[in-house]
Amino acid sequence: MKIERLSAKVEDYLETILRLSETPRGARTGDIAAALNVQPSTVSAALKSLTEQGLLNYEPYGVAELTPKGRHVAEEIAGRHVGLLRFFTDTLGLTPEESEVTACGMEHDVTPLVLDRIALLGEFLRSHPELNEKWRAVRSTAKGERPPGVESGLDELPPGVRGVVLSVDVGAALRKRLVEMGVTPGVLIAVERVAPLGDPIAVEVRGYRLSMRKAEAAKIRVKWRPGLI
Amino acid sequence: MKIERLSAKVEDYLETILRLSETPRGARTGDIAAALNVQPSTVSAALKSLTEQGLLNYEPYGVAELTPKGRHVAEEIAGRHVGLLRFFTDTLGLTPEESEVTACGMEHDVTPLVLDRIALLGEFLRSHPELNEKWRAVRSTAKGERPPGVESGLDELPPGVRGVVLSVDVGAALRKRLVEMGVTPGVLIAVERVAPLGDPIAVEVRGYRLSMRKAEAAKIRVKWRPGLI
DNA sequence: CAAGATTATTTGACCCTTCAAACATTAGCA
DNA sequence: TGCTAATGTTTGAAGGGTCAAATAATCTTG
Repeated sequence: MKIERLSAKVEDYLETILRLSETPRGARTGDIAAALNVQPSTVSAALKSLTEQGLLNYEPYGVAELTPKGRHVAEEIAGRHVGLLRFFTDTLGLTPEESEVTACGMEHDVTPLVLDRIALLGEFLRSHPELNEKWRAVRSTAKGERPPGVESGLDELPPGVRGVVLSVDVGAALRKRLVEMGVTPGVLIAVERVAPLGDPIAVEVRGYRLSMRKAEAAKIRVKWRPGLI
Repeated sequence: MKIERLSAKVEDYLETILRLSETPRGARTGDIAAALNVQPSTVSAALKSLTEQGLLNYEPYGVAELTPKGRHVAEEIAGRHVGLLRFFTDTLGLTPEESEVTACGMEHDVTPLVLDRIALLGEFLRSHPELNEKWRAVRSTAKGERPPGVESGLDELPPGVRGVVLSVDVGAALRKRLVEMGVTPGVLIAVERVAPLGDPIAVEVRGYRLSMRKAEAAKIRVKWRPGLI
């Protein structure tokens, strides 16, 4: 059974229809529309298209039923949804609501391998009760979101702490050297050590090591979290 | 600075422009097109639209530069990207390639809270060297993807193992009871114990407990992973 | 059973994203 | 400097997804 890549919207329809199929009412236009927050007319169009793609058996004014192929696809999507959901609630300790909305958004792009690894991580954690307890304590202390990272010049990044490069605002010569080393926005960077008088600074990035003057480092904006190695 | 929700595509353009802005060439139409795998004409249109939205300073045949607002948004997106990337590579131990493509897809939907929690989890793991080593061993043993889960009737789900409900194909009466308990596709379910003669079976779902006959349980399809509690 | 209420579909329109092809500008080289 | 190659824009068209309004089918109830 060949399955070409479906759009996120189509996946949403399929998933919703699978869920509603199991209710006594079955999957009806109005209910699908309500579930997906669209107008019934939109659902009519989608149902027609899905039927043409061989994913659905549907005739106007009827009840939508998945074909074997459609059901197979829908179950695969539901599996991604549940995998993420389980990770968010059980492993990350997020609320069902937060978990649900995020899973709905991310389920269309998560790959089987990622899904498998996050499941494995959850299992790993739960199979070490003492550690799992510790983790539960840590994450419940964090409660909501921790304060956002600090932004500063690279010269103010404490040695050993990893930060993310935000921007590089240095002269052409140094810039060229930095770009060759891969120092571009979004890259992780760390200060290895600072010379006694604070100049020069030894920096580590992508496995490369380079040193620069404090004044130069100050021009590189980084974001980092205090207390975090 | 009010920021309305942007489409995934717009976010992609902004992120790409931010990245290219830091190169010597700057962000040019052709380079953006190449990075996003679209035609230059598409980029022209996008650049115009972005400029109208006040996210970009761009005039035809020029170089795209983010406005302060645009840069702020782009950095936020890049932050999500990096956060996910770090989780996939450092915590899940996936390859840079796999991590990159998945991060690109998921970065548009990940919430700040989820991002923060996965960062916290990574930090937690790394702050317990002995556990972290163990976890690295586990995940490298898993290598690629583990074999997919097994599908079976609920009656064949080993006690204590949690499975995902795929479908419920029982009579109206039991079905009503099940639906009231929340036994619908996608829900986690477990068999608590099996009576000596295998009938009835005690089942746990969503904190509820219920018992059913083996024949009924056989009609509930579930997916689960052998050896996993 | 028939009339009104409910539920669905069709139609025509719009926005977003994309492309190919025709056209315009800029850059590089002679 | 001026011509060609490279690069970028405009235009017209298409597909996906959406809506509001008009229309049609189905259901409910007296």
